[in-house]
Amino acid sequence: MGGMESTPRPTMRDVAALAGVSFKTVSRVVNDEPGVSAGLRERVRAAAEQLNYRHNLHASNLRRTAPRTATVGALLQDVGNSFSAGLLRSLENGLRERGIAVLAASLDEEPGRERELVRELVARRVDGLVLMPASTSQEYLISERRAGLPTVFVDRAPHGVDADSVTVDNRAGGQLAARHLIAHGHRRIALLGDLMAIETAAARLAGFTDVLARAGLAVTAVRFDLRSAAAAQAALAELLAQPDPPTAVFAGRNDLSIGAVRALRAAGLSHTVALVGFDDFPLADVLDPGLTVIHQDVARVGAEVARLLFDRLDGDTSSPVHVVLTPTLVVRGSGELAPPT
Amino acid sequence: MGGMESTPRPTMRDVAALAGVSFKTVSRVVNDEPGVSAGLRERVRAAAEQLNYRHNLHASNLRRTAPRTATVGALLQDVGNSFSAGLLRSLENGLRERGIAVLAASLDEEPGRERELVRELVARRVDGLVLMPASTSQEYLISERRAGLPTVFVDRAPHGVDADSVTVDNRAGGQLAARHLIAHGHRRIALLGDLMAIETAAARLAGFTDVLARAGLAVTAVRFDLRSAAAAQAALAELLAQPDPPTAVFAGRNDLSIGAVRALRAAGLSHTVALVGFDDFPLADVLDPGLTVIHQDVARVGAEVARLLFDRLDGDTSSPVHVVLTPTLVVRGSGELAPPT
DNA sequence: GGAGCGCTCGACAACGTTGTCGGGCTCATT
DNA sequence: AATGAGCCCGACAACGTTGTCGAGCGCTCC
Repeated sequence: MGGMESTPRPTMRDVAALAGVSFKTVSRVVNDEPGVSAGLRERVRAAAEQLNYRHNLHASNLRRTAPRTATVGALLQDVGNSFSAGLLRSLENGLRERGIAVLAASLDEEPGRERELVRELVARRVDGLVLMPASTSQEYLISERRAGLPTVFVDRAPHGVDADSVTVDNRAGGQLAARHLIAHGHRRIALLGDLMAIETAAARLAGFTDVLARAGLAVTAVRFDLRSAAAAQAALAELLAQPDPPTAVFAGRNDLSIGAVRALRAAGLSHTVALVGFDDFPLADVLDPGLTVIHQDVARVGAEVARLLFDRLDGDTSSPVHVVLTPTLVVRGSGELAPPT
Repeated sequence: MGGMESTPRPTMRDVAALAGVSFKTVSRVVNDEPGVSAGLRERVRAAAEQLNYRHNLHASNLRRTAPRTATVGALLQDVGNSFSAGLLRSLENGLRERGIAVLAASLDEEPGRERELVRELVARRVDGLVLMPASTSQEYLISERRAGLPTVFVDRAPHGVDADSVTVDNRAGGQLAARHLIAHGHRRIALLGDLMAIETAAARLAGFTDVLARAGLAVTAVRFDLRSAAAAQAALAELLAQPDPPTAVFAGRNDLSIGAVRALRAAGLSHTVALVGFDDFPLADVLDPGLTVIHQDVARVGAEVARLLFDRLDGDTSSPVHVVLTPTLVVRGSGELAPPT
């Protein structure tokens, strides 16, 4: 007893033969076009049902005057990370109303994968592209855009090509964090950052150090190019072990915040050393103390991306739009710990 | 200055014209088929490059003898939830090596969406389907599978159709949790569960109550059909306020665990009432106390799904395979709190 | 030097669908 | 009774590609 013996899928011709009509009539019925009598329409539907006919979107698109695959590609950093995942979800919500499906893939900060996957998506003739870039220049997209591929950058701005984007003001976020910690009396502050090659990561740190400098303070210690929670944990553990350790920490990405929390816990300093993280995540509020974070409205970002995409799909060819959202500070306890007197 | 003026994409004919060859030769070059001299091959490549030619996978598939869209559909419960997101990511990792892209969508426990999205995916002629079902019967898949659509169920077993599946033994997981809490001396235990209509949710609770019954204990309180962290929080808060409140809690899903943690925190009982959750999540270890959970190896699940899919894509038509993974108990502190003496 | 072979390459049909056009039918109007 | 309009419906080409086949060329081999 085997599993499946594969029968080829029926085509419009098969349905037509069963219904006793021409296959063009089947096409009309399937596409709800006028010009078919109610009787025939019903007969065709019955035949299609009986044969389990399924429309072939690829053949349809091939022939159509204005091909629409009703599919967009979303190249994110890591669909398993809560930030990318949340974004993917809100994007899906936005696109759903138009019956648009999402081809999702992860780039893992690998520029090569970005190029490769864009190629694959174009070969699949996606109607649009949502890109959280991993490479330093997207000049290769110029020809794709000229061929009519709407592109919306998300989280990170485009380089080498002008296209729509939805980003948050990372510098402002860093500034928010710095002002908050300074206001709570901290003077020795450590920074944990992602790859400095990532523009958003650099902007977060820059905003932070800006404010410190203007307040006449220097950063006690900066550790960047940290790529995982474990790396952040190790880096902070080391900093805490030094003489005159920081009284506050700023972590530039959700993973790094988690690593920082672990390091503080391990050192028994959760309630002693202040911590502000960039990026919110589901459990930040149930930590002890709750984690004070710079929060990005991911749902809003996804919705804006969908909106921009819709406009372009509808033929809007005006100049690229750059939406910049402002992050907010969410107070939960960890960022309000005062330095030891 | 406007954004894009759309020029139609060049076809093999255009490339052929520029290179001075027939378009069939272009096809050969693009597909790396033999029978083209090195010189011509180079000329064709140059022409393709110059025109920014992009292969059209849809036209290609339409004509091919063994059509492969190199795309699979993944219908998960919520790509924003850490469980679905982690699964999607590990699935992507598995499929990547074959250049297979993933169309991902969320079902949100809506049976109607399941049917609808399967239809859309079939219209796109995906090579395979990964399904975390939301409906009670997938009988409608019989005709699709007969037409040659490999299907792998994940997290939940198929009903009304026999197909490959990768699930975890939810009953065993529930039993693990119960034995653990009993071993730590608990006698008054509350259960928080998802929709009882969801088989996996029911199995978790059943496994748990089984063990209790065998130990001569009854469950103090069961609250099920809880669909969100907020619902779980409210339910547990209510239970804790009653006389003779439970000394331990079992939460049947990651969201519910989070709600339970919040309720315990709010009541100041985090270190008093024991808690075991089903499903692990990124921050469970940094909670205070760390959350003891029944852990599913999501990466392993995704890898198994990819493996099954590959076998089917390679023409394996043997009987459906049902992979059942055994969850493990991860001890972190919350589940080891002893009842008050 | 003719037959035969292998290697390139092109002409053409076909995949399943939609766009165009025209034929036939019905029915009312002249 | 012939004509015109309007409605259904089908024949056919076309979308961009791959599969099939055969033509043309330069070789080798007796």
